Amino acid sequence: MPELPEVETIKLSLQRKIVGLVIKKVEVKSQNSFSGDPQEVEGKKVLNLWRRAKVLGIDIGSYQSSAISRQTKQKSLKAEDRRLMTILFHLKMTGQLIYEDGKRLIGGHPTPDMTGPMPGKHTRVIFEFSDGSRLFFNDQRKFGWVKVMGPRSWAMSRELKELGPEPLEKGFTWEVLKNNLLRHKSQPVKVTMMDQKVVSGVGNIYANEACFNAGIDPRTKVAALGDENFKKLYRGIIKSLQDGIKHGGSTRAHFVDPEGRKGYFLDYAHVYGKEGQKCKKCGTVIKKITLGGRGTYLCPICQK
DNA sequence: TGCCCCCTGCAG
DNA sequence: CTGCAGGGGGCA
Repeated sequence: MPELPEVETIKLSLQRKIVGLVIKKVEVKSQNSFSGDPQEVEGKKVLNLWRRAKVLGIDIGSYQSSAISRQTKQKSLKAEDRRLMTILFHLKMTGQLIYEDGKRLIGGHPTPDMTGPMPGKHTRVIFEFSDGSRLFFNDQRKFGWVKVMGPRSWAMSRELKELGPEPLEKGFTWEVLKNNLLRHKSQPVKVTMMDQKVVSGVGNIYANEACFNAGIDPRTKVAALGDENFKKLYRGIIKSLQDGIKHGGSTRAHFVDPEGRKGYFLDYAHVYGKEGQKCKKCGTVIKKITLGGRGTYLCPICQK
């Protein structure tokens, strides 16, 4: 599910809620969704949330209360407790992070099957905080995962080290985009744009929208693009992602933020999911094709 | 580079 | 029943 804007939306919402809380208990309901030792998480305080590409990270560290100190009399245990750890989340297609404050969910319940009473049918991992609030990792299709990693080892992890540039950060320029796209000259530009090594965080929805924004046919081979095209794509990618964040992400079926709220970007999208509808710019009927096995939408007039 | 696969559920 | 769905890893 989530692409960059959805994960960013989750991060922004969740960081207002859980920074400073202590994780009291971790309950793993689906072993395949979780790797690492739950014990290494329990008793640690949430320090910081961050996002890299479509991965969400929660940094956790030692909790220096007298209660904990009494339990960990041995120095080695204390040292262990002091270690910084990170919990990584990838939500893939149907993952959700739902935060329940006390007894009830904050916000609406737009998709009752996925954000009804928690834990639900698809709840895979539950984090319980010392104030009684809980964070639920739900994932209908079980493609997503939660991984507990040692101090800073995530930076070198397979999940993150080969990712391309963050499109909303300084190092991303049209030249960088051009160079990375050109590693796959014979591929359709939209397929290449979704390669996380080329640029990170762009998935199917925003790749479709970026191509529309750029006025470029998604089937165009990278080799056929000129500098003007790369500049348009560069701006098109950034605009689609920023618009996505502005509207709280995209809800096709499953996405809700940690407070149960849908994202409304698709109400403003130009092509994604608009097959058979008229292009808002020129009135031509939006077409749906398949590219690289993924549904692809375009306006045959606006995109050349 | 292109398939197949992971898994579940929903629409046609 | 078949095909399709915000992703991406592994294989030939």
